Amino acid sequence: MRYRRTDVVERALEVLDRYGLPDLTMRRLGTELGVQPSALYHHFANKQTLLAAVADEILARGRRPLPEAAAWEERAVAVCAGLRDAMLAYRDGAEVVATVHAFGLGAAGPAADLESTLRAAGLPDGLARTAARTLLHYVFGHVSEEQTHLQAGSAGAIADAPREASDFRTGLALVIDGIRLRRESLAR
Amino acid sequence: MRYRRTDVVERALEVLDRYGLPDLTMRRLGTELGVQPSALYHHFANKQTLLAAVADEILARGRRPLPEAAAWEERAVAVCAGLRDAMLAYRDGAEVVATVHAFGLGAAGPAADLESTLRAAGLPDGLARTAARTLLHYVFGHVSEEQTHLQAGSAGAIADAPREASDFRTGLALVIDGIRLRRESLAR
DNA sequence: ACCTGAACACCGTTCAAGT
DNA sequence: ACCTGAACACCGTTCAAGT
Repeated sequence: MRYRRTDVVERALEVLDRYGLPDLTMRRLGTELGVQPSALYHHFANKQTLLAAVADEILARGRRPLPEAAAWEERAVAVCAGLRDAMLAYRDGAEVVATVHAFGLGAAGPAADLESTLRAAGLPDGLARTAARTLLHYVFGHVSEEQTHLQAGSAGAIADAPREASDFRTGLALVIDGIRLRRESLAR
Repeated sequence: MRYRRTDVVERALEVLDRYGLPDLTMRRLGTELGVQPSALYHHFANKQTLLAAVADEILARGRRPLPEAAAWEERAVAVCAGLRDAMLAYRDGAEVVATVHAFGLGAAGPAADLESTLRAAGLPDGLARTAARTLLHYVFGHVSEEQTHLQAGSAGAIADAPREASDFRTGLALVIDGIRLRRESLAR
């Protein structure tokens, strides 16, 4: 069997979702594809690069159109909620996306969307960047914790899911409110 | 040579600070102590437990008294800034503390301090918990990114250090402002 | 272009046995 | 109580060679 880069990413996503990030190893993925682990290095320079492609695919599959003619708050919330949904759709998705973003190897879409949304809302560039990063840190942190809890799989975790989702909105609103306050004090 | 648990933690901290988290392995630490890796399992059930002790020690060494008779905003900022300083004091400190906290194995002090500060400020329990988590997610995310950037060691990173510190305050103020707004709207 | 086979330099953890 | 020695079951990555 001969594969292309996209075939490898697709299979990596399956392994991730079925067995989790600790089991997504180059050797395991090779076995899954019926290929030597070394063969993967024809498609990717190293494991980090592969993970970056996996993170970008998770985000691409979760991509939804942003509300066009909406208030900046609504757009920012939509980006964050969309990011959350995309990450929750795959086992360990939050950890994969957050790690890849931290290493600067990919998953840059949401950051760019947030920053441009905040600049369009009239925030000066430096503040738009800081505020966008603050939102992202919140989303990555909250959703990673939420997903770990969900995947612990206790009956309690499943019962708590709606409260987690509502907690996500609450914390998000806190940060958005802080941004709005700063924006209004600048406009005056 | 015979060691106690605290000796092992101390040496682990040295290895962490000199060589970084990827080189803090059970085998490496054993070599550093002049002991077989298996000997470490007499002191710690596994590597995660050892890392939890390391994280708690990082926080203990960075501990400073909180401003007693101060506004809740000032206390919350002091907790967050103190946490940042403690994590920045050791190589890869942010990653260690954030990981241990995420796994629920330790590093619980700052979360407890923030939550009690916010409850004392009159926030209802649920909101105090959510707001404390939001602050923590921000601090862990920001400082991890800041430390990675600093440790990349480029001339640019060092020149950017003061701006990073000021960015930390800016983002932190955003979240605090959001909490204050929610608190005031509840008091009315 | 894509893969094999073999090797290199590692991991965390367990466990019987020693002092 | 604390440690040794050996083993088990893995890792990521490189590289010459094959088709």
